[in-house]
Amino acid sequence: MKPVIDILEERISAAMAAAVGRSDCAAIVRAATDPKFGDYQANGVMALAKKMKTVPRQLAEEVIKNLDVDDICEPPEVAGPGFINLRLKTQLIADKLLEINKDSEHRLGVEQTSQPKTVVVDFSCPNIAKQMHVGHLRSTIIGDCVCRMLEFLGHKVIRQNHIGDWGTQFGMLIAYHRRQIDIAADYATGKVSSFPHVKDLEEFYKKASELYGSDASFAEEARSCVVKLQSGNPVMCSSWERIVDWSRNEIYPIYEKINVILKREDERGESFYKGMLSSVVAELKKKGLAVESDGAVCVFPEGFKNKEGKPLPFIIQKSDGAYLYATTDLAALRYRVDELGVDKILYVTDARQKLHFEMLFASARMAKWVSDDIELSHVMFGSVLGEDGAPLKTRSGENVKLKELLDEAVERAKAVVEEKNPDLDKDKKDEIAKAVGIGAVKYADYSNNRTSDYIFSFDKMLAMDGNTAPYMQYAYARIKSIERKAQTRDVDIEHELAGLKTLNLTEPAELDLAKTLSRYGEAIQAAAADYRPNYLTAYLYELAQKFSGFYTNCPVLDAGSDKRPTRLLLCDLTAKTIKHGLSELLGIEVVEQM
RNA sequence: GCGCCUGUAGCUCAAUUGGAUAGAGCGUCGGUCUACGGAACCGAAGGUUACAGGUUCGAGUCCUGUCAGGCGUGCCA
Repeated sequence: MKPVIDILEERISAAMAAAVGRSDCAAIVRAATDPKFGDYQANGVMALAKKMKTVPRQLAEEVIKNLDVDDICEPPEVAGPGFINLRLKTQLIADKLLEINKDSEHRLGVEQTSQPKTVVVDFSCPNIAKQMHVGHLRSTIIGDCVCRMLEFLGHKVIRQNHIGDWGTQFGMLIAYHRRQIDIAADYATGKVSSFPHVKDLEEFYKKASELYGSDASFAEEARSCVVKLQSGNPVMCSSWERIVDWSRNEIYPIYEKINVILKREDERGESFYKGMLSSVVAELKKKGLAVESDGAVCVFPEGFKNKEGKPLPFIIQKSDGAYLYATTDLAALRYRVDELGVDKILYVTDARQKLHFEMLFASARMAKWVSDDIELSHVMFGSVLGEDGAPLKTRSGENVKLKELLDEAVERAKAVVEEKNPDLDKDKKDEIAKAVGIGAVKYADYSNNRTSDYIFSFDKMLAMDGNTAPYMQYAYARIKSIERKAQTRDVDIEHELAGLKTLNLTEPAELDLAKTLSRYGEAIQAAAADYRPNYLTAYLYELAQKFSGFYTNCPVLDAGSDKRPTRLLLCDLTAKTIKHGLSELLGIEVVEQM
């Protein structure tokens, strides 16, 4: 089903073209800024009038004469400086809902794209041997949501988890691991009497880096481990694998916990590209793009200046011969273009890396490794801040661990469930607490503009009012409650919905809700076009609000037989839309009761 | 120094990319209750969109300058 907004855009653009006799006309149809203006407004006439040097309102009248939208709208009106206001016919809304109802299990009236693209989404990217912290949360869930939206719209999405598994930090980790093994052996044979127990990876990393900083001989050993590892020494490699696997045991349960679709097969860590790095440098040198400067090998992409106003280097090989993330990113980019056949690559990382990606893209384009029709986008996001406005830290100044943060959210949600609904059995309570707690954290992140920083607050995100996950979940649970109640009253919902041939939308609250339901596709399009989940959350919030209005004004089960089927449909589609938006696109669970 | 980003109600955030009278929630004040789930609903007060100019029929959004904060800026990622 083609979105109404697209139909209007086409028809009004055509009417504009007919009115002035030129083809470059854009109607710029948007949702109306105020309900009193109708449902949609076309903003394009005023810009066109400027180009044509005519009076906007007159031109708008002219456009309307050439416009035929009788099948979908009430007569269009010219308003203000030259807007064209459009109000949809109630009949159209009713027809749309019936149409949506035909496939409400899957598409909910949302069209698939006619131009599917192959899109690589590079996201999450945790560092091996380090705990995931809140910074990783944003990349992970925003990336996941972008993938889900693009997939739902019919694009081919290739998830790429570019994990940090090949940096110089592996020297100290491996060296430390070797020491541990030695000590363990000595302990087993009785040579030493105690075995320093390391409780988790976090501590392992901390101890290794402490030793690295304080013990020169260990540091030396660490450096030699890196060299050995990179030349394929089997002992080093086995330690490396052990450490990477150890990390996976922490990372994957977190993905599962937060409902992120990211599997082992999506992993293309830095180590994956290790064999391609030397040829990246060699080829760039051959093309004359990479040159030596102060001992390092650099590309100087056009348009970037350093502090002295001289060309800014994109360093691809250090003076000691080691490669950097720039090199790996270039290799990854080539792999994605050449082997994965992409139309688009999205990098979901924080805003601080903006310059890096601008230089990466510029370098790759200079090398002609990526053609002009391939889109490269840095889908950046702001930082998560504490209540004091500074980057979120624990009291002792450390990064807040993601696992602990999630546990606390679930715990707090649990307390609310206990208070509100003490009679539920324990498993139910746990299930609700998990859905609400995790959902709240994710939703709070999604509902902010991706590019801005936001202040993390448990109290705000777990609030049941406002634009929060629990508010949406609550609306869903209330509908499910109506459905349960229907059974006790011998109302056969399926039967009533199946027999529905026309809708009876007379109450303003009904029509409002119906219109909002019919716009789900528009919301997803808008969110997917700019990779901005907050457009989707804003829509879901509006939907839940419209439902609340409907719910308080329009009894469903007690409605007469002329109204009840329509209202049951409104409930059914609202529940399905909320569920789809939350669980399929945002990865947030819904619950039948809460 | 240079570059990028940010500055919107007491607080936390929106504003579909230049559209109409800048919207929500929290907090404050005032209402609704025999309730298909009160984790709800309705209403009010609260704004010179940091400041000063400019472009435009129209500016929170674009341009210039100022102020404040953040980030980045050659061998971390």
